[in-house]
Amino acid sequence: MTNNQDSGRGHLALTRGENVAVLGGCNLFTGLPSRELERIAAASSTSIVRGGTDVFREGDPSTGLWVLAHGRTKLYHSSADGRSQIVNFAMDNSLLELGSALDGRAHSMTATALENSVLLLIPRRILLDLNRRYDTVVQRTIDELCADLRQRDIVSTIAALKDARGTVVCAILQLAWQYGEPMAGGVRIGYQLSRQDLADRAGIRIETVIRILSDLRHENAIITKNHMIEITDLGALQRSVACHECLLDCSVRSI
Amino acid sequence: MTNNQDSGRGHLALTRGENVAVLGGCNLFTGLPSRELERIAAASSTSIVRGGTDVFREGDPSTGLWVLAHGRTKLYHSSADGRSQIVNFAMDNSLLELGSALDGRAHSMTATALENSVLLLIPRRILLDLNRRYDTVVQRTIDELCADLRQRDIVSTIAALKDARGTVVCAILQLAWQYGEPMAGGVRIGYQLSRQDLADRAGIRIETVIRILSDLRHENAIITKNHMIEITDLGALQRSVACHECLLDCSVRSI
DNA sequence: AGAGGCATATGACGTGGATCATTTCCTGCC
DNA sequence: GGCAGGAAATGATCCACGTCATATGCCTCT
Repeated sequence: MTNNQDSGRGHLALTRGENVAVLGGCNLFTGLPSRELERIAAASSTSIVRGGTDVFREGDPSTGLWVLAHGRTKLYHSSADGRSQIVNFAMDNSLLELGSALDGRAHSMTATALENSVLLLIPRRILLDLNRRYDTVVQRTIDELCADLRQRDIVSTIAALKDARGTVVCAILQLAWQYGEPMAGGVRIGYQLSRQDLADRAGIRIETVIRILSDLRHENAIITKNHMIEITDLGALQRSVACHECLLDCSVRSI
Repeated sequence: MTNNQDSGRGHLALTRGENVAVLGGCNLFTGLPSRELERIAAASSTSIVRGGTDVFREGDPSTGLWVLAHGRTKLYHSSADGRSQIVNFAMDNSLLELGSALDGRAHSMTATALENSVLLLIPRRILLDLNRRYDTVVQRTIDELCADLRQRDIVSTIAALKDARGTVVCAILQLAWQYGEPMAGGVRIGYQLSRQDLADRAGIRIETVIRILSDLRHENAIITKNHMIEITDLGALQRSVACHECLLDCSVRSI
């Protein structure tokens, strides 16, 4: 865990009103009457999770939908040999594994807070009930699941790449797509990541990641500063990846 | 493509009545009034795809939901370096990439027929309309998407494994889970696959797959016959994989 | 029966990246 | 400021798997 500082707020707990605001900030629930948001908030429980500890673990039964109110969380598969494969990084207002909240089966991945975080747990019963009563929720649920599928496609594409450099570049491009902020002369990935987290995402060793990042730095393709990556030559990165245009399209589109 | 024989039917085209039967056989539409099934069938188009040709390609815009009526199809990502990563194998009554049919964006993978196949294409408009009008369809859509997500988790787990042997064993176990028929002294995977298809699934070279299968055969863990695999020592396979119990649970559960 | 084509099988070799070891850098803390 | 602990960086070694080459088996077509 790179950095365990709080998310800049003086306190971690949330008031009921803040809970409602968080729920309203989730795509899933936008447009619901505030009365309904209050009901959801009332039925949900708030958890404060210190950086480095798990929200839930792969294999745990899923009891509801975890919403990351404030903080940062990584979601990953872990294999018996101790390695982990990061599937996604979550930020404020993200849903953690909507799929398993809906089907009620075991979590298929582990969620670990990267820094002190506040989370809501909406009981499965409530989630299903909302899906029954609001067409908009159903629609957004489906949208969200489709988006998750797209995301998984990228992850498995990254995992399937055989050359380490391509994998790292791909992972960087995907992060840029997800968190990139355009800026003078490039794209900044405003998400602090340790080399280890990047290695776990790319599925390779930390030493290899470091070597590749050094190379990319020397080629003036990226700048690394304060655990963040800034892309200075997007075109060069895109050209050096051997994955299908789809993925690159994604990366380009939002930047 | 291993084998291009027909699916045992004298002809490939389908009558309207057969179309309705196919639709009724899909989880998505079970329970719909037959009048409705007829409407869907009327609005859908039937395609006959010869083994080895593509149904759709990664990057193509998705115009609707492809339903595999009869035949076998593989779904895979292809990378610019010519390798492909098989995401799923489809059989009769399977939906091909429901996610992209719903979100209407580009197909995120290619579907290629492994043998002569018959497919229905349900226009996106019809699919969305059904989701609007039938709660059961919505529910089954969500179920299906959740199942797809679980499937992708397994795929990316397989892709992320670093040792070739584990990857192959994992792929075999997953196939056993999906297509396995229990039989005296083991499990038979009733799905003919070339070594190349298995290699593409596992993300490794065909020679490596062959060597590993030979090893497994010598260890009396499997029997290979007629392009099919029969597991004779399930326990041994499960013990030799370094991925999380979840996956193994899946494999065990249905066998 | 023979030829051609393709999948499977096996051997030999080279290499990319894992692994291990060591050093440098950074940050917080007394 | 100086120390301690962890992350980052870099070098040296090794081996699993990719790669290429070749052989064998099987099926189809003539």
